[in-house]
Amino acid sequence: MPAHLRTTKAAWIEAGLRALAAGGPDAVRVETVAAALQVTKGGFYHHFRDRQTLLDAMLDTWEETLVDRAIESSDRGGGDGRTRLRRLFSAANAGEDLLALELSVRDWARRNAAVAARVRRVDDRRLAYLRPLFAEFCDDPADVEGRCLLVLTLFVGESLVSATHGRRTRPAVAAAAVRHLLR
Amino acid sequence: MPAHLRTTKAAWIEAGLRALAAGGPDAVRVETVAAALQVTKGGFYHHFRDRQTLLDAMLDTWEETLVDRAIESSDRGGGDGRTRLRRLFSAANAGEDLLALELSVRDWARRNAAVAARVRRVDDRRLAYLRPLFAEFCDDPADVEGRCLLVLTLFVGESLVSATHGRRTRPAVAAAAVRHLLR
DNA sequence: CTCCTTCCGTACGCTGCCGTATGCATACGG
DNA sequence: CCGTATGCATACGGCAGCGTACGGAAGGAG
Repeated sequence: MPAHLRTTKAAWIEAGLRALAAGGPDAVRVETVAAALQVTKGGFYHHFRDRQTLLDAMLDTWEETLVDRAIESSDRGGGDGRTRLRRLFSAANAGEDLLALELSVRDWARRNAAVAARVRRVDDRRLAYLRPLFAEFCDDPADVEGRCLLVLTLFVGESLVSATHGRRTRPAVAAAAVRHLLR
Repeated sequence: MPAHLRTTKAAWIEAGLRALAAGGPDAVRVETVAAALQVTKGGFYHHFRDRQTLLDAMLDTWEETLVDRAIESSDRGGGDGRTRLRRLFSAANAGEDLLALELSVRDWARRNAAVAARVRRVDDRRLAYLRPLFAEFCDDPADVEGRCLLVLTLFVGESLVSATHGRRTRPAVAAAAVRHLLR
């Protein structure tokens, strides 16, 4: 019944997420997002009560949509723990923009308890996925947990650390790090 | 000769860094920082030409002051590579506010090339410190580089990852991760 | 075709922040 | 004890962004 054919609610959210990934939460301005959509903010308040409502909706779709994407693509094809983990790492590098978005959300979470709660849920789900994979070839449960933490921090930290490695390339160093984790 | 006894330039920078750590670069507003100092912005423009000059000065003191602090405290007391690395990790947890500041700076660096260049210098210095320590007990140079990257990402990523670990505490899991890196 | 829902454009008042100008207070140097 | 430099308060104009109001356009439903 609706005639959502001009600028849908989803389009506002998507554009908001792009702005968030590019400039952080403070860059998500109603008028700026509208400009990115080639539109004025006139219709915005038909979809959202205020700016905060947009931010919440953005986080909703982020948490629901993007969390298990990597996990699913890692499970596709089966195999043992090590091969699934390797697939996970190669899939991680694929999502360029998704990574920028994730970093923005995580930085946001440092200052906002509601965002932090969402990130915690995401991390817990990822951890629950990783744990049995490492447990396949690693007997000490404490070591499993430590390796899982290293995986998560490597994922979010790699693009935050900008050291140079001489003649080695960064992907090569990251691959060496993964090899160490799978030993 | 100066009568700098009311609010020194260093005090403005310090308060600015606190604001940066707490709310990111967008939270460093001249009038807000002034309020935190129990002062209006009247005297601000005696010290700094504009807001950008304050931001630059903040980054200068950050890069100069806080970079090698951990390294120095790690070297103090001597010992072999493993013991220095262990000291490094225990010292890392000490600087609570410094870590928040560092995370804010790193997030800032994602969007600002000048800040990114500073972070790169910092990372390179840390890496140059780490490399020989791992090389002491680790023969493969590629593995050394990979472990160094894991150290850096663990440091910046640990407080960004908020997963829960069942009955295990986070410090315990971090310790297990470190054990894995020193193996 | 007509109506009605949905969305867009525009204008408005408000707030927060920047950078400037100007006079005042206060602490030191002579 | 006085003069001067330094820092502070206050006021101002300007800009960006929020939320509101209202009129208009455009597509689907009948």
